[in-house]
Amino acid sequence: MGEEIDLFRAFISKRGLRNTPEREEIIREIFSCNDHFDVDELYLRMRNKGSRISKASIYRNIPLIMQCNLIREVWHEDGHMHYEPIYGQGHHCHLRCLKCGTVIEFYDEELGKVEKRLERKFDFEIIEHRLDVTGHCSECRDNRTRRGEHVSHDK
Amino acid sequence: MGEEIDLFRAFISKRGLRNTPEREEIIREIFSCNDHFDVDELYLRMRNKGSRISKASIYRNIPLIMQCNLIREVWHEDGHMHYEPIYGQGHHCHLRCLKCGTVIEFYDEELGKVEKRLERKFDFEIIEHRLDVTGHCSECRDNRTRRGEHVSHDK
DNA sequence: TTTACTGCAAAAGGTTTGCATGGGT
DNA sequence: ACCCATGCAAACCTTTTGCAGTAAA
Repeated sequence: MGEEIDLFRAFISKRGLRNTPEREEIIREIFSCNDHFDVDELYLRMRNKGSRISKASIYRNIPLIMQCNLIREVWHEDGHMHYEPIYGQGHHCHLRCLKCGTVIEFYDEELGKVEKRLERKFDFEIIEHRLDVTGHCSECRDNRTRRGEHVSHDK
Repeated sequence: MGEEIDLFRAFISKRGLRNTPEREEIIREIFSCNDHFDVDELYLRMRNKGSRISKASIYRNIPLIMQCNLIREVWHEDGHMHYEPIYGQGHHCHLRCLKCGTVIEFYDEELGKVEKRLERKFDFEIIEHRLDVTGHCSECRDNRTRRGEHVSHDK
């Protein structure tokens, strides 16, 4: 731990910016539980622990934390962006249940190969890939409550 | 063509809703060029052709068109959602250049296998997957203008 | 005739920004 | 001392909603 903070401090200094207690608090909170989050949730978590941080500061710092490769956007849902810590985690993707919201993280070896194939085929330098798989988890398939009613014109 | 309109009309009727000229206009415009779009762009395209559609109607209809499986959300960028027509198109994913915005569509056979593997492994019923790959296209790699400066703590 | 749909304008909700103050370097 | 970062509040922008009139069924 603490490692993320060191990286971020170095990143900030290299850019000629300033290391502040607020920046450290934010990083610390994000990596304290290491789970997906959104701005409002992070803000409340911090305030509940006595921090005097403002949402503006969180919004202003998120782009920096992303550029430092410590977090990334994962999906946009319910009208706002969701993020996840990525430092230290192996790369992974998500399986999300549309009924109950459960998130299953996975990594499939094949994806690396697909990526290499794409780089060659299109002469493209890949920075990141985001695979978001949605559907119904085993539990929700059983108590079929039907909510979305998808129509399919399959072929 | 026109086929999308028939499907949508049937879908609307089956739900006990009403087929209106506005709904037909929207579908027609979306499939007239068959490309990615966002609400504002679609609105302007329609108005420029003399339509008297309102943005509210577009916003109210998009969820229905998605449920009818004619379009889907592709990514959230610049503060708003982007969509693409999917009826008639084979399933595909995107390679997006972060510098110039170029979008390359592709499909890799392997992804179907990954999906099947996930369904088995997690007993999950997959409805859709969205693979969004970002990086630099060949052209932008050459005239290296450096804009994003990504830091990597690779291992 | 019933009631869903439309356009308009206002509201809502997430994110950004201007400003005065405070604090790294 | 310089000037970047912060908190606050206002502004901004996309999306949603209330309403009164219109038109499918």
